[in-house]
Amino acid sequence: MKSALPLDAIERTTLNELAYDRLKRAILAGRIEQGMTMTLRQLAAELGTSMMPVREAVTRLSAEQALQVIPNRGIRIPALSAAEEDDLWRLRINLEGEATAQAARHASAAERAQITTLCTALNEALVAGELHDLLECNSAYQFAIYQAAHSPLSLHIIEMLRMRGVPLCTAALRRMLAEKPPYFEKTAAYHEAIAAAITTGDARTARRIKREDLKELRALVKAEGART
Amino acid sequence: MKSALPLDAIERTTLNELAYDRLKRAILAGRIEQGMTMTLRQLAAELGTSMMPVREAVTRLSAEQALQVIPNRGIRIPALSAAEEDDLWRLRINLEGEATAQAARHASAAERAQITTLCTALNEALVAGELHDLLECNSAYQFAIYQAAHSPLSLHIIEMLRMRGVPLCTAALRRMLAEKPPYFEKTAAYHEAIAAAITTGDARTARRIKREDLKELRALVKAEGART
DNA sequence: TATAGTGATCTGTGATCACACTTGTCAAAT
DNA sequence: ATTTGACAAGTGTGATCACAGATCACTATA
Repeated sequence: MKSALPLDAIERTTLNELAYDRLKRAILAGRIEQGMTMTLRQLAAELGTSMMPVREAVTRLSAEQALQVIPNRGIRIPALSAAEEDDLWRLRINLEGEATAQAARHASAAERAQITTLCTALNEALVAGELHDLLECNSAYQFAIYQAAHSPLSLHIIEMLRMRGVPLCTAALRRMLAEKPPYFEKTAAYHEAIAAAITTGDARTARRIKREDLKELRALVKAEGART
Repeated sequence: MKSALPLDAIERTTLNELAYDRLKRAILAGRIEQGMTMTLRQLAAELGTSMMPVREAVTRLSAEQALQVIPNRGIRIPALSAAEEDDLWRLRINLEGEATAQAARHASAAERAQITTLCTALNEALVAGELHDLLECNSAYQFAIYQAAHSPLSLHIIEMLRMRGVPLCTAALRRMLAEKPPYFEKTAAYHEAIAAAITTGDARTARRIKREDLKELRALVKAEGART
């Protein structure tokens, strides 16, 4: 090696990974509803590739239990029993609360700044009232926090849990977006309080409010589910 | 539907799933060492199938971060940085401790009985001193506990974490098996204490001892790693 | 002797094809 | 009118092939 030119390394990625990212983003943005059914060929056509990359992407997602493949019948979002839903909420409250606390402890100055920025963007999307925008801003905000926790493993697990959790909420969220219940102002306040706690490094309150927020969301989604 | 014959439904499974199970078991039994490198074709030949099922199995395992695929170079167990190791241990202590506590709360009588049975089997394997047997018994014992926690999500996540954790320990464990340090008698006592706490339904001590056990293992593995 | 270049070989990736199985439609038989 | 049967369309699964990129031994150059 004589002298290195100041060239950025060229990024190499596979179609399979691109397909995975697209699908993951679609799930996290609530664009795939519970009960929708799709096929490998259809997804491949939509992405403009052959079946292979989609196949591997779907395999990965079904390993993470975000999708379910039913032989000869199609692909869909797995339905959860009541017990599984409870299980999911409990784990989310535990892990997301913990990660929020760790973010308060370990976030860098730049990360703190970005979190508050994304927080205001989220709260603006909250009043705008477009579901997918809202969920996308929410993802960006939340994952900025979990990124700041500097625990890549937690990040991965939380991502996995949220992929199962988002489809559970979309139906309820959509109805709530129309009715604008008091929860919406409350959750906006929570977001700001969490962002503030993270900037000041107050791990305990950051965790407490995060858990509070999730528990309230759980209660609302459960109530909505019971209404049908 | 006129009358049902008393026939069990025939079980259908895919090669891809079988390959996945085989690989997972091999990893959890410590049969795949850190640094070993394998290829899709080689695994396919070993399993007697084409590359396809192995490919999907490896895709799933790499989604769970148990394996790492390096383009054009092969498949191996991912190496962890020191920070990632710490992260892994912290999460394991949190989640496995919690699951042990839940097992103490929710285990059925049959599950409690099986746990004590597997506990004695494990401790016998501990004195026998064959590494893979030991790890296999350990897996059986631990997963019986996490199964008894009745939290399928936790079970899945813990499985994932252990697949990353076992290869970290095997090298250290092998050397310790030769030297038989005092930890071995201690951990046997821990196993029995945990099984006892689960049978009596004492969740707090079950969790406490489980965490203790994991922390000690962590310390030993770290010390071994530093020795090289 | 040390270094750069060359080609054979092997890797994962992606495309394409064959196939067993499920599902839905519709006509024939009860 | 209801049920049964067969047929067609569509599904995921698995095998096979083509290919770009990486690795490594080896040769020709300085």
